[in-house]
Amino acid sequence: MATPDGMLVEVPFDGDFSLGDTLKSGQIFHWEAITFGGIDGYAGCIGDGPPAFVTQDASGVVRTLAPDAGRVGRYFGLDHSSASVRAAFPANDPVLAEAIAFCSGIRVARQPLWECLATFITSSLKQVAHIRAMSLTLRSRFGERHEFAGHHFHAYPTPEALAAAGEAALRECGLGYRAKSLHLAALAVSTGAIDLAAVEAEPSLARAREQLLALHGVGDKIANCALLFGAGHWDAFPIDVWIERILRDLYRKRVKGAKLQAWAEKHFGPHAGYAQQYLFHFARKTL
DNA sequence: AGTCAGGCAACGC
DNA sequence: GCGTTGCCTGAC
Repeated sequence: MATPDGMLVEVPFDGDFSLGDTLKSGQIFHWEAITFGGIDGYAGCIGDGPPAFVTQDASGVVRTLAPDAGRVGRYFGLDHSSASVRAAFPANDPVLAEAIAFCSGIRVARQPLWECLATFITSSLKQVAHIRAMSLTLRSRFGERHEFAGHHFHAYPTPEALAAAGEAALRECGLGYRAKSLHLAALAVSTGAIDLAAVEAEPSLARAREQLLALHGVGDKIANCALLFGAGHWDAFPIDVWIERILRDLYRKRVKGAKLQAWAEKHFGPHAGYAQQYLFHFARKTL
């Protein structure tokens, strides 16, 4: 199946963007590297929609198949400029400046909240490769199936599908003790015990986080990840072991827990979560 | 074989 | 409050 270049349309953006770094930055786990019509790129489902194919050439130009330019741009956060993101960062922060220089092309993507929350519930005490494996297994067993370029792709399973599957079937996807949390979350969403649309519409970070914390298996870290990557809360600052290392070793912070969280949110400001993404990638590659 | 990994909840003090 | 412990699994 040949892919004439004419089928590809450009996805415009302002500032820096690295598709590869963004897909490897620990926020999206299910995209696959494929070759389509002789062009190397990545493909994956965007929310409940069909898979999209995205490619970035050596000069940085991003292309996708018509008519996907709009939804691809929104998904990868290409509809805001990287300069506007950084304008809200602290002025005198050499560590952050170095992290940005190291991986300036990372964007915070916009995933659907349920998919994002569920994926991070399964992420507890797991490495990226494991999180990816669990996501792909859950998708292939319980998610809607699509075909593209001779490959199969699966949307993330709906809360209803995971609630109906039962905890034991989720455990068989390699989730271990996380199966209980994921199943309870699927039940809570599908029965309306928690309203994710309301969480998404809640402008207050603290109030949105409070709603997510009511779920079993969701603590500060996972709640902040879900809000940052799945609800546009750029003020959410997830602290995992890598960020804790950076704050301790490079920022010389000696406090932990809620105190550290409060310091970080104040220091990094309204786009703290975006700063966290640069720092996280920087820490993982260099510490 | 043992350790460890991008947490959380339940418990003890 | 604050520190400990158990929890499933796969990779080294």
